[in-house]
Amino acid sequence: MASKAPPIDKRRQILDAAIRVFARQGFHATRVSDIADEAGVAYGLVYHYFKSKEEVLNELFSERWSLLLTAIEESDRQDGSPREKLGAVAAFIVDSYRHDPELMKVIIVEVTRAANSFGRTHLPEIRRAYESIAKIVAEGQEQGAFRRDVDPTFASMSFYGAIEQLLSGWIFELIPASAADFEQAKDLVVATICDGLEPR
Amino acid sequence: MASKAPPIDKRRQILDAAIRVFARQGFHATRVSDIADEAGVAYGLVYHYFKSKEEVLNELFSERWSLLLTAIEESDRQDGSPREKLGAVAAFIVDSYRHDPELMKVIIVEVTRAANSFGRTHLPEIRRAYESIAKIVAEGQEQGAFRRDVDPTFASMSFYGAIEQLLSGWIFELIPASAADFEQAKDLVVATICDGLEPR
DNA sequence: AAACCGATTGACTGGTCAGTCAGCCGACGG
DNA sequence: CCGTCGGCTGACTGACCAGTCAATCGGTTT
Repeated sequence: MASKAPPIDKRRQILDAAIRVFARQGFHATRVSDIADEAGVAYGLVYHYFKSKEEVLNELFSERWSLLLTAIEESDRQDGSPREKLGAVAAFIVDSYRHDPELMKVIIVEVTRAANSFGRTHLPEIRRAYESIAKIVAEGQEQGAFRRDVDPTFASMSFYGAIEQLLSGWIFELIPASAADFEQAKDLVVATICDGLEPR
Repeated sequence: MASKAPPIDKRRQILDAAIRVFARQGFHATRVSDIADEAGVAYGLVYHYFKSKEEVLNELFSERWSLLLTAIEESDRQDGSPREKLGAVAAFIVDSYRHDPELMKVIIVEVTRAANSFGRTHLPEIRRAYESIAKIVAEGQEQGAFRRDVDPTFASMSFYGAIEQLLSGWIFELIPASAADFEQAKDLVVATICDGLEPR
């Protein structure tokens, strides 16, 4: 018989509740009891599954970031122009936000852009993303698709920075966030970075 | 007689100490006593000059950000190409970092990129910067210097996002930060955004 | 039916700090 | 020489909350 199998996966339930609460209140302002309440679970159970509040956030981040890393490396492995590869990366990130804005908000606001606190812990993983993007740029330069006078690391930071800033704009309602805006954004970041603002 | 005039401006001393401590430990991890100790001042004096720990950070941010706002609007007022105007903005931000990396670290890490906590308070000021940059782009479009199919707000976010990401890279030692790198960065952000990565 | 065991519960504790406040000190004026 | 006034001091308190733990529950095994 399925001897274990708790009726619902409480661990998952806690993680999902944490996404909602972190997104709503921010990590520092959420008490562990808020997570437990939101999950409809006893306070102590959070500590049964996670060794600390911090570990809950770490788990959320790592789960999703590894998907991103895979996606970037995957795009690179396809055969397409460097520009198309960057497009695929942008599309993946934008779609991630579109699919689960709360989770992406938590990841960006609490980890990626909080390099002083949590970001510190995850700097190696974050760095890996920049490096994979830089690799795409470097390859583009080798095959002559990109100019060579821009350092790939530098280009990668600009590209990722631009996307993250857009997500932040959506998150904090600085710019409109309709389905059409998402689609347009994918093309526009790539166009901006590859073609530039000046007319060709 | 100069009946007031404390020998040294203790208020300033507290603010400067706060920059160092916030930069070193981050806002959340610094106790008010850390600031007082660093400033060589009694705990209570911090509350004599500021109504809360938060107000100290707010003051640091507003002081600096108003300079940035002025600088952006000032560049726009000059008569130069849109590209030169963007160059001036990039140069100002990079020089700000170069001149006082600790202060810029605090502002970016604790406010600008912490839109959930402190950023919230300052969102209007932050937004103003984006809008001023967008204005430069819009003017560039009107005079035909920039393509018209990219929304100015969007371009502004990308541009600012790219710069901020670079600063973050320096702050967290993801990319080298020598004097030469700073100079190069000013040109490269502008080149990337205006000309794009693809060869012309 | 008894022992077992992991999942679950929530009251409790220990430590941490932000912010308060009662009073000290030294300059200046009367 | 005394009063007073603002800058300044730092011990103290009240609130808050992460993390602990002893107890309970419900299903499985022997």
